[in-house]
This record gives sequence, C-alpha cells and structure tokens, in this order.
Amino acid sequence: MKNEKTDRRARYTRMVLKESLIGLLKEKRVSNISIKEICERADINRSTFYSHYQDQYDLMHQIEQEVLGEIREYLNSYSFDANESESLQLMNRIFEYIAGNGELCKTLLGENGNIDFQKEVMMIVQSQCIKEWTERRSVDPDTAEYLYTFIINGSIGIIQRWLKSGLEIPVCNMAEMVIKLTNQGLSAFV
Amino acid sequence: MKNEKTDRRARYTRMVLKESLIGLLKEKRVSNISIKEICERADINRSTFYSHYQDQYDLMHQIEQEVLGEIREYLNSYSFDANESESLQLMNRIFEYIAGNGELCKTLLGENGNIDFQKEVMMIVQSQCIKEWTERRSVDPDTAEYLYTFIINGSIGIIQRWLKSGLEIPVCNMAEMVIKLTNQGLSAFV
DNA sequence: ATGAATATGTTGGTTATTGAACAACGAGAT
DNA sequence: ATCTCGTTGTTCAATAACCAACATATTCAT
Repeated sequence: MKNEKTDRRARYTRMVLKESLIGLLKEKRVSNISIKEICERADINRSTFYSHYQDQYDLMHQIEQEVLGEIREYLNSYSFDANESESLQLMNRIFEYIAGNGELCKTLLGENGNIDFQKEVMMIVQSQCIKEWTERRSVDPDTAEYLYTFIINGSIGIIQRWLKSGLEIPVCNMAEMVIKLTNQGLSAFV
Repeated sequence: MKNEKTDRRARYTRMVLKESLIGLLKEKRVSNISIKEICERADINRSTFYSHYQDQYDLMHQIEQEVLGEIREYLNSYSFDANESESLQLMNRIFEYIAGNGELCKTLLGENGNIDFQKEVMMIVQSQCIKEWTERRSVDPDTAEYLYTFIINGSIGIIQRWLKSGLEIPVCNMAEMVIKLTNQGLSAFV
C-alpha cells in the first residue's frame, strides 16, 4: 500500500538531486554541469550521489523516464470521444499536460533539454496520428521516414516556441494547430 | 569557519521540523498540535524528533530563541544617528525586521504565538525607551510596573493588528506611532 | 465509567548519508 | 613541458535517521 517504495532518506536524497539538476538545466546543458555542482546545490554529499546515480546523464535520464511515464499514465487515464479525431484528442492532452507542468516541461523541452527525450514525447502522440494516415492510404516507407522526421521536429519546435512565449496561446488552439499542420503536410504525400 | 555547526542530516531534520511547526501554528496553537502531526508534515520519523527536542514546546521555544537572537543581531549591526531619538531608531529597526520576515513573524507574533515571546520582543526596544524616561525623571517603582505592562501590551497589540492588515502602513509610520503613544503615555506620569 | 482509538515515549537492530581522505585525471596558465 | 587547481571516482569508519514494536498515557464518544 506504500505509495513510495524506498526509505524516506533515499526518497529525499533523490528528490533534491533531481530538483537540483532541473534547476541547473535552466542555465546550461547537462554536459556543462558538474556532479559537484549538483550536490552542492542539493546539499547532499558527493559520495551519496554515486550510490544512486552513475553521473549527470544517468540522473537526467531517470528524470526523463519519470516524466515519460507520467505522460503515458496521463494519456491512459482518458477515454476517447468517438465523435472526434483520436489524434486531436491525444494532442490536446499532451498540451494540457505540458501546461500543467510548466516549469519542469519548460526545462526538459527547452533548449537545454535532450533532443532524444523530446522526440520520444512527440512520438507518443504523433505515432498515432501518422498511423491513422498510413493505414488508410499506402505510403512509400522511405518517404514515410522523412515525413516522421519533419513532423516530429516541427512539433518540438512549435512547443518550444510556445513555452518561451509563456503559454500565451490556449491549449486547444495549439493542439489544433499542430494537428492541422501534420495532416496538411501528410495529405500532400498520400 | 563552518557556518553551520552540525551534520547536514541533523541540520535538515531540524529545519523541516521547524518549518512544519511554523506551518501548523498558522492554524492552531501549540497545545493543540501533536508531535505525530509535526513529524508527518515534515516527513521525519517520530523517534528522530525525540533525539532533537523534548516536545512541541521545546521546539517552539528554540524557534523563538533563534528569532530573538536574529533580532538582537539585527539591532546590534546598527550605528545610531546622534541627531535622532535612540528609541525611535530602535523601533524603526524592529518594524523593519518584522516587515522583512513577514510570514514567520506573522505567525510568532500572531494569535497563536506565545505571549511571553512577544513581550520579550517588545522589551528589547521598549526597555530602552522606558529607560530614557525614568533616568531623566524620577518615577515611583510601583507605578513604573504598570506603565511597562501597558506599553508592552499595547505595542504587541498594535503590531498584531498591523500584521493582520497585511503591513499596509509603512514601517516608519508604525514606529513613529508607537513611540508617540509611548512617550505621550509616559509623559502623564513623570 | 468503560472501552476503543489515537498519541506518547522509549527501545534495538538496520540502513543511508556523512565527512574526510586518496589517487587519478584534465584544463588552463606560464 | 611543468605546475597549478578543480573535478572525479572510490573507500571506510562514524553516526543520524530509519522502522517496527512495545508498554503507557490521553482523548473522546457512548
């Protein structure tokens, strides 16, 4: 029944180390962040760091995996409305999630974030979107590769722009915009 | 050279326990706060609590002593301007301090605070004020006792009112007001 | 007044974190 | 090329915090 698995102390240690890295990521990219720095900011002994993580990248990766897990959970807790496009609904939820986790997402999806993680996030929803299309009409697999790349990178870019602007545009408009761009783009090839 | 004396862990534990109690004091008075409650809020094991403090009152007392220490330090780091009344300057500094430590002071000086602590705070400055008067003119010691009581309680009341209002009135006006009331009051007896 | 539930101190064995030390490495300056 | 100086992994004994369990106390409804 215990919500948290581990010892209180370990939980606390991991929490502050994560917060510390996230804070530092607002200023610079992981590669320029030292382990010493992370520990000082978290007020945790350096040797303790090593008993939890290999290095900065490992810590960052674990943060990313948690966020991905939360996003997936968030999407799964949702029953689709049959009247609307599944892709659009998914996209809406993604934007909702990002908006509701502002600071963290702003960092992980921002310029100091890991591009592979960012792609993975967009993949969660765009893969559904692309599937809807390619199932209906036949697409040359080589071409599809390029379409993926374009759509995923475009989506990431637009989200980063949105986060920078301070989430001025409402969630539903963002979702609609991306879906439109995706569908329009795909329609030229199928 | 170490600013902090103890182990990081002990420092952290004490810090969160203090924060926890301060938070709870916003809702109710110490006597209605259980140790279990404090520990749960702080996410600290109950047995750890006992290795630092006797009980809620002990913890609260230590917080109060720290604040008193900080106030004294704050006042000592100040060189007086010979042109102005020393009492008024002191009073100004007290209000400055309170304004700069809003949340904590609002709690400790508020309705759930310890009246003895509150009196001690006002004593720090009013004793100077009263000394200035009684040195100059002779006062019946019995009467003086009542004058103290009146002035100290009046000062506390006015500060609580000020904190409740959200510090609307500027610091210097508050200080002047209390000093005026004090001096006017005393002038009737000496 | 009685009983059930909840808070209190206290204990002993276990585990996580600490601090300090070490050799090894890399970057930058002279 | 040599000399700093700071970061890196790693170790280890000391200790703070953990948890679970226990036997009292308190509280509170009926």
